[in-house]
Amino acid sequence: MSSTNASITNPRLVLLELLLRQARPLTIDQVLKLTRGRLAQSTLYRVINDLRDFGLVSAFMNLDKTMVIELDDPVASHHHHIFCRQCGSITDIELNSELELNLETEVKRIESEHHISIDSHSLELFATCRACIND
Amino acid sequence: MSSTNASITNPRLVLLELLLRQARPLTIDQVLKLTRGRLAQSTLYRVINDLRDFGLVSAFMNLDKTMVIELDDPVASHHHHIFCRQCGSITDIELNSELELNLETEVKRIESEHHISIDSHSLELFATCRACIND
DNA sequence: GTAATAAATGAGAATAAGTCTCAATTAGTC
DNA sequence: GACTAATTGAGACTTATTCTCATTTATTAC
Repeated sequence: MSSTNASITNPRLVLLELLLRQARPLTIDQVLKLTRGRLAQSTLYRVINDLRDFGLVSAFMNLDKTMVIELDDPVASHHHHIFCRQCGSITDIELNSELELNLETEVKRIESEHHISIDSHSLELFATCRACIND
Repeated sequence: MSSTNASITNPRLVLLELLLRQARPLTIDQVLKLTRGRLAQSTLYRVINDLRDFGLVSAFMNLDKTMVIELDDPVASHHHHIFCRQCGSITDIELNSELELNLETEVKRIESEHHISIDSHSLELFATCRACIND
């Protein structure tokens, strides 16, 4: 996975195609259900790690501490997530670009104030989503 | 724990005193070590949940997906966390107040745009901390 | 202070997400 | 097609957190 050459294999294609088709963050359970037995669970976790190393997929935690993955599209802009506390749905959001810039400037200030090297940031919003409000 | 009355018990006092004394986020392991057997592990988790329900403690995830807790001081201002990817240390930070205000305004905009009800937000910075840079 | 009773504790069993192992399969190269 | 390295799949394993339940403690009423 590092110095040697990576192969284009079925499990990797299956996962990439699914993520491309769904175009939204998916949980492990969702991936397993949507691929209906075509991926062994251990393979899924391994393939996720491989694709993360390749920079094709990114992963983060759900509210229940389980893994959520999505395509790491280098063209799409930096974004964040809203988590619904009730139904667990996850929504992608973008901050307005001015705020995102100000955030990055502030991160740089914090970097020099604390003499650390910050390589990424993530804003998480916790909410009750539209569907759950109407219940 | 909800409609009935809560008691002031030793484990609850032990944990609150520790958090007050340390004044920094602590992992489960750190709490267990620092309290040296005075809290059963199962009691610790239960007491954490109780104190969260009481609004005295807040909890979040470490990089290794384990629980981190800290005092939820209603007087102290809203803050965020820096996680060191190498050593796992966690540092509290505050955004400059203008940015924090702008962030809250943007959150309100997102709220109305998506017709959802956002109840909290959290910014996480991932970094290499001062100590780890010098290694 | 003591009795009654509701709440909380402690020890260990149970759960489950994610990781690891290793023999079998597959992709890429010659 | 044969060779070699990479990958897969099945299931065992790990471990943070939750659960259970008998025992203990805190609180309230007297």
